[in-house]
Amino acid sequence: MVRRYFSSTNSMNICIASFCRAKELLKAEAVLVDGIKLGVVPDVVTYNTLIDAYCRFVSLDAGFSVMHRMEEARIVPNVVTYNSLIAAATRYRLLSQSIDLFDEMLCRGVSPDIWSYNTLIHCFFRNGRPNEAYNVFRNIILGETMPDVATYNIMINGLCKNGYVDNGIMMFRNLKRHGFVPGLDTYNILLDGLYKWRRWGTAKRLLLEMGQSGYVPNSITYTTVMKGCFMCRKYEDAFDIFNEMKSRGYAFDSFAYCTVIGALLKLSNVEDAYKCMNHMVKTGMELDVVAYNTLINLFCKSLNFEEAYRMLDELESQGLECDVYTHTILVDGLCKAGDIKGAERHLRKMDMMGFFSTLVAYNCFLDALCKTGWIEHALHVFNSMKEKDGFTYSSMVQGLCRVGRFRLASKLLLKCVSHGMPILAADKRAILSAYHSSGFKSEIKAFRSKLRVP
DNA sequence: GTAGGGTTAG
Repeated sequence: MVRRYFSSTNSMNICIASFCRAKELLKAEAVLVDGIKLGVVPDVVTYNTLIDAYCRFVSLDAGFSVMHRMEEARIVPNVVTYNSLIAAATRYRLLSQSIDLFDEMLCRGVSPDIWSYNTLIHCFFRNGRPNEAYNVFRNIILGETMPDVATYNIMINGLCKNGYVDNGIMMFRNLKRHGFVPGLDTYNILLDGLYKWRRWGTAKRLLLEMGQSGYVPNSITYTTVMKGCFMCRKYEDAFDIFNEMKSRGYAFDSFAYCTVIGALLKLSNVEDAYKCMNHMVKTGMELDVVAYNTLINLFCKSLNFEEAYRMLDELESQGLECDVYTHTILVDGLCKAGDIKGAERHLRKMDMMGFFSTLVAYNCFLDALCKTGWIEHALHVFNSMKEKDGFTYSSMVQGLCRVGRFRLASKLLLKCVSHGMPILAADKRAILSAYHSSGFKSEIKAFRSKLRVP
């Protein structure tokens, strides 16, 4: 039992906040109970602290129930209360909840502040709605609330993540005109955006500029650049950064380990990935869901399902919850191990869980069906998929070509192009060589010309 | 109390 003696609400709030930061919610609640017994009255800050912690570590609903308790105690929610809830809804990708909360805040006469607007902008970007995000930004610029550095960071990040990387660069260049100097965090955000869109040259120039401005890279910069190098297949550079980070005394954290293990697995270098994992485990660092996912992927890739499932148990016994990555890794693992039925059972389970998207898991499954030659089953799955991307079409096209159904394959490929999705040169080649070997010369010509004019 | 680095598929 936690027992503390408070002279004021303020000291009780400080104590609750420190337990909340340590994810010790039960202890935080015990402090509140003790405080009330001693006659210390909780205020809006007390409840806001708890709401934020419950949203972060338990669920949005848990946050709502604290808000309910707060109102029962006749304490009126303020802008911070709503900002925490809107941010949580955004983290859980619940767009309509975020918007409803924003409206509710306005209806109750709580004026949004710049934090509210920033959160709303982030919410729209995160849900793939850049136009609405931009509208909120424009209204800030035209209105009375002043944007702050976070507004620009969120804008640059959102623009880059939604494919408007040039607008992101432009906004970065315009920062000074708005009276802001880009900080290290702004550089990190833009760097990440540039690497995601393979803008290697611009990223390199930006890094140089960052150094000239006197900024010393932090561990976020290092991890970002390392990931960028892996993406651009500059493996030597990536491992140089890995070593530089160590030699300069940067603590290697979970982010860095996951980046390196993930990259090694993509290179099929399971042996070094294991070495890396052993280092990571030796440091005794606390593993989160992403770290567990990375290790589960490592075990799946080496077909050690016993260990993979043991990790899964460990994850849950730590009070963590599997996410869409965990399940997708398992589905892909089962597919690659030839257990198609097992993968399908797992997919059905995923469908029941209500994830934001199961596209990647379905793509893995579809690809396995095609490679196994179960083309009818694959077509059935393909047609039933509501969401498709370039990966989906590619697997299907290759699968159809393999069994000689190149007319349907070329139809699908053209559809893919007309939807603006990227296609692989290998898919084109598969169709052309299939036409070639069957002697359909005129069809080759028609296919080529259609590809040129989408 | 907002944002920024790590994990999945062809």
